[in-house]
Amino acid sequence: MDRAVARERALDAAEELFYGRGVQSVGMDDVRGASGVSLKRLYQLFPAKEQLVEAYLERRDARWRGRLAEYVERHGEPEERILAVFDWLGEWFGEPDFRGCAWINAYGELGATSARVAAQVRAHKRAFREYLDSLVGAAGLPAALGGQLFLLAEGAMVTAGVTRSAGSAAEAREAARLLLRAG
Amino acid sequence: MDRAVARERALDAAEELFYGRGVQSVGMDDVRGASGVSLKRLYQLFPAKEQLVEAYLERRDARWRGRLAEYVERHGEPEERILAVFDWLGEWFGEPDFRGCAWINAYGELGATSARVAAQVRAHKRAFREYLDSLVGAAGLPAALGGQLFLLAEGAMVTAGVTRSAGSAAEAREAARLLLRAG
DNA sequence: AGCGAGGGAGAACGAGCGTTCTCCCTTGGC
DNA sequence: GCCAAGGGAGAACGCTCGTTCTCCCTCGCT
Repeated sequence: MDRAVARERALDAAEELFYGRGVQSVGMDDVRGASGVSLKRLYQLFPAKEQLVEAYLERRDARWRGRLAEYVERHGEPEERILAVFDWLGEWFGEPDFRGCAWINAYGELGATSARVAAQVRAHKRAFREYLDSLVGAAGLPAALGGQLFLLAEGAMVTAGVTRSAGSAAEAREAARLLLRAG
Repeated sequence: MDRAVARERALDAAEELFYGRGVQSVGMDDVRGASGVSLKRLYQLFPAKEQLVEAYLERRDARWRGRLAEYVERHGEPEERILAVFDWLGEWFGEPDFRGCAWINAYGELGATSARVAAQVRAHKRAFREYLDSLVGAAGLPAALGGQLFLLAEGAMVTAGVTRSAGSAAEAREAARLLLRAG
């Protein structure tokens, strides 16, 4: 098995396990079992578990933001694009393996002990925030709206994760719609 | 040392350690060292670590909601009371040992492995949500507003925790003010 | 065919930690 | 003063798990 293939398989398994059960309750041996990549190979690719965690968050960040942007691109009107963010959140929340925001969960688990993970969470949230800012700017709306939409989206993610329901996306969308008009 | 005193000291130490460093990175021996309550006594009071965690979250829940309600009570106008929630969040975020929402953090850390902790997080969030609903109802505002304010507050807590800044409370307050007028 | 590099399976090592146990001291009741 | 009960200090136990090591097999090259 090629090095690149082994890396992808390891990350696939790590993502499913870390996201589904939390980082700390998943052992490297679990990743080996789920990926078919031997421990020796795993440690060649990722010299320590923390680096596997970082790679997991990094790859997921790229995919998550990519999927969001792709969904938003399908809408033309600037204000529609903003509301599409919340529609996409609703679709995400409804996926069967949805277990909340991977970065918020990772922050709760490792934020106090791993400075690198904490930094990655901050980077992901900052990128999402800046993306919202860019949508707000493109719509010619006041800059303060970006932060407000961000808070609604974060609140919806947390709530959907804890309550295991998707309804918070629609609530957030409605609040966003009102703020678009009020601003 | 009296049983009740030992229990309070143990919970004081557990709260400071669990909240500050996360549950999993704090050992029972750390709690013993910080509280001065011997391991034997700790295990008499809390037969397992999970029960200490539950007691920590339970006591903190009562105090947190008590402090919030007390702050809100100081305001007379129904709409002022709603906005006071966000002012109080801002004060909380600014406290030197603030490290995000204890329940969101605990959920990220233990939600996938401890059903009892997960249930306690849901109960705490439900109680907060119902408190907001009651403020909205008392102000004669549409019921849908309660959920929107809840999402803003949750988003502010998460954001303040991750970015280690208190600004999100003011952003959420402003969004709430607009929603009060728009609704 | 022979050989050496790379890799797989899984044992082994070592640390951390939840939990229990041992030993000893204190103290309150007779 | 004596004894049983309770408690403190900390060692001990057992398990998990991150990380490394051993042993053996395979395979490409000469």
